[in-house]
Amino acid sequence: MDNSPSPKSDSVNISGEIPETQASKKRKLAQKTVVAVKIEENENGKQKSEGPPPSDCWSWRKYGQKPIKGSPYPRGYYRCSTSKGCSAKKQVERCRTDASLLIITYTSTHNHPGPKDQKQEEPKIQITQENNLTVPEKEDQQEEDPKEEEEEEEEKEKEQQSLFFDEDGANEKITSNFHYCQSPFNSSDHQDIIINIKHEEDIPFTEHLENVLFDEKENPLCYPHLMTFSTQKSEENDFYDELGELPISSSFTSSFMRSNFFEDRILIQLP
DNA sequence: CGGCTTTGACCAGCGC
DNA sequence: GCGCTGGTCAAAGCCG
Repeated sequence: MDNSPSPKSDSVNISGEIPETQASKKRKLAQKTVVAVKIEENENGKQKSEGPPPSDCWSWRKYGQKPIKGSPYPRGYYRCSTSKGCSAKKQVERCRTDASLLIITYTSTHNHPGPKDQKQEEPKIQITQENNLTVPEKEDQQEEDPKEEEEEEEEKEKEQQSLFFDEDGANEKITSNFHYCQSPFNSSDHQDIIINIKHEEDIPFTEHLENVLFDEKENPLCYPHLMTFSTQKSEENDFYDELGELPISSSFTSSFMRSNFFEDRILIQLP
């Protein structure tokens, strides 16, 4: 394959990053950037994400796909194929409760200049942290399957305790250290971005947890807004069909959607 | 023919 | 210590 080290050695070091021996040796210390992308439907009414994920200006090669517990959608694992030595990776999965939402998690950084169209990589959005967040109330619970209502109660409890993106109970802690998107997207492919969060180790979770959602028209999105994207059942089924999904009941995604992910809003200053 | 995707297996972190 | 789960590898197949 590529010039990757011997299997499982994970000895690649990333410039300016946590050494991969620590950072990506599984789940704990990885520095991640999480981006939520609203994807458009194509003419067939299917979503682009059913194919390859939205292309940013990097080229990615898929090296794995795994069903994720708690999510009906598998997670795809991609690594940068723009440059051979590049250790940049991303994970792509769909939001269970909103099939039109892609959750893309970037890990590591590109150790090479970006490909063409570098202009498009210019961050179009400036994010500033604000402490005067408005926290939407939870009245907005989206319509959900009756089945999920059972889970919901349990999850409500869980989410009281769990941390943002506590996907698998790994207690990853997240701060509000937003930074620019590592791989901004071509807006022709998708409309909305964005959540941009850094995971860091051993930083206590605080009320500062903030999430950013806004659309191409510079309108900040908030949870209720997103929740109006009703889950397209037929698409979801299509997705199942194509992927051979397991009918897993989710704890992660619903928790993810209902809890912190969209619970807070952040004010965004646009240039 | 080269690059990419798919997919099963393997390994290691993490929680109980 | 054990089992579960996520992340990665690598062979095979597909496609342009």
